[in-house]
Amino acid sequence: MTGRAADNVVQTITNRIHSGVLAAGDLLPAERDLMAEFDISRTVVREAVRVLASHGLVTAKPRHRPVVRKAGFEAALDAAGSIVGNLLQQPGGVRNLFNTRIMLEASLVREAALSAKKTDIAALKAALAANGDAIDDSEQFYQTDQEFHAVLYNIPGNPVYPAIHRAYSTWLAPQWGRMPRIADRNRINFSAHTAIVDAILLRDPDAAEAALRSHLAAAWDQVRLTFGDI
Amino acid sequence: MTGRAADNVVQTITNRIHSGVLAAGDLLPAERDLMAEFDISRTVVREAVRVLASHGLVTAKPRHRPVVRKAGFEAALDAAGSIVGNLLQQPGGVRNLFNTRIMLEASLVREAALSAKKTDIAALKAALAANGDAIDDSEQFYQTDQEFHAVLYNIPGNPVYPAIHRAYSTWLAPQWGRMPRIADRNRINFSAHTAIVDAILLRDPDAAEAALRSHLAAAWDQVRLTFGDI
DNA sequence: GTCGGTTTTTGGTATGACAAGACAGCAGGT
DNA sequence: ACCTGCTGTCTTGTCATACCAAAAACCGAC
Repeated sequence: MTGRAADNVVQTITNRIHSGVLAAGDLLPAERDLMAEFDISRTVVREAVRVLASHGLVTAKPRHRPVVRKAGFEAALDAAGSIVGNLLQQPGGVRNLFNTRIMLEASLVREAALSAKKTDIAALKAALAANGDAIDDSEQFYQTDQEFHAVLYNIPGNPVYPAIHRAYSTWLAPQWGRMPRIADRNRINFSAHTAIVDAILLRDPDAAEAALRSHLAAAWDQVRLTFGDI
Repeated sequence: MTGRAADNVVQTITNRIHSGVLAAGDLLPAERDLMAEFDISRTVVREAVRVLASHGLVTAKPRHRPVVRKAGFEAALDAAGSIVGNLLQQPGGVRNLFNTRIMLEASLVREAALSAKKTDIAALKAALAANGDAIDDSEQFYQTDQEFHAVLYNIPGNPVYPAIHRAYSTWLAPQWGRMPRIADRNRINFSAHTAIVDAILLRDPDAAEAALRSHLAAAWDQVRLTFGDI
């Protein structure tokens, strides 16, 4: 049809993965088997595999058989990651991305304040407690900080959000990771987290959003202080 | 080094694009020229081009020279698109994605109610008027509906949002496009749009969010009615 | 200058070959 | 019998070459 022989192979294997014939973790058939099955040259087979990999359906490590990957929104965001990484290096890129994060998390805490279930509340409290215990260990604090925010992304029960959180963490890690981490800073962040949880417990979405925005705005100021205007 | 010759080429060309040596719209050198320049086989060249295309840095139509693409968040979302398309076909996929859209647009209308500028208000009114004029022309109504929502995504002035809107439109078009379009339905949607704008004009974020949620929830019910549970 | 056909270029595919990493099975030592 | 190290095979990564068909460039007739 469209001059692209590999597309058929990609389509077929994609279907095969979705229908479960090829399950996550399975190995793709060897290239020569595929060329026999589809009656195409190895050139096309390799191209098809390459496309499948770029679509996130398989992971192709050099010199290894491609492994079928569990489909998920994370894979989609992984694919976008390579471009986002470039965009972040142009002026305003980080700011724009971080602003979307602020807006999204503002929504999440509103949602949490309005409809967090008991288990969500428990998870929030647990994450907050872990975060508080780690104030004097900046490495640990960073970790629990991430996990605290992750709880927020989990509350709606929509798998897209955790994937987005992972993406944010990955994309913004270069900035975050290089920021100075001191106990004082941790204390401020912890109290911000506490304020957010308190507002959620009070079922007050406006207060929760305000606390969240102030928290992330402060974090952004820190980033700007560290890196200058970006 | 580690077995992937194409990576060097990808890296070099990527840099070349970012540094402006290759501007948007330019054609990539012919494959045979690239193999001469990098002293590699055509196999590797083609693989590199394929990777660049999957990264969204170039568009490679069959039988045409690859064209350098303007880097942007849209390209990033395009790259994710091929995977999202698959995810939408599994149970709950569309619902999950649509829910994120509801949440995001809820945020956007809150933001609009709180801080829309005069020009934003004017754009909203214009989009609304155009939408109202198209009630009896379902094709036109669909168009102006899209544009009305697009205005919301433009208000924050963050280029990420319009890109997301385009992505939503593309991804959800298969559902939307096959929905029955009748003037009555258009009328309901138009009055929902009006309610949203009214709330924004009143600077009432809660009302705006409520109106938006009710609007999109109704739209979702329509989708479910049309397609059954998905 | 425009049009239509012809030549050249260029991408898509096939084929065969070789290098090198990964892996399994075999042989030898303990 | 078990562990260890080697070797042969399998598999992927890369290269070189060739052919075809589509696109683009070219060129001559009008």
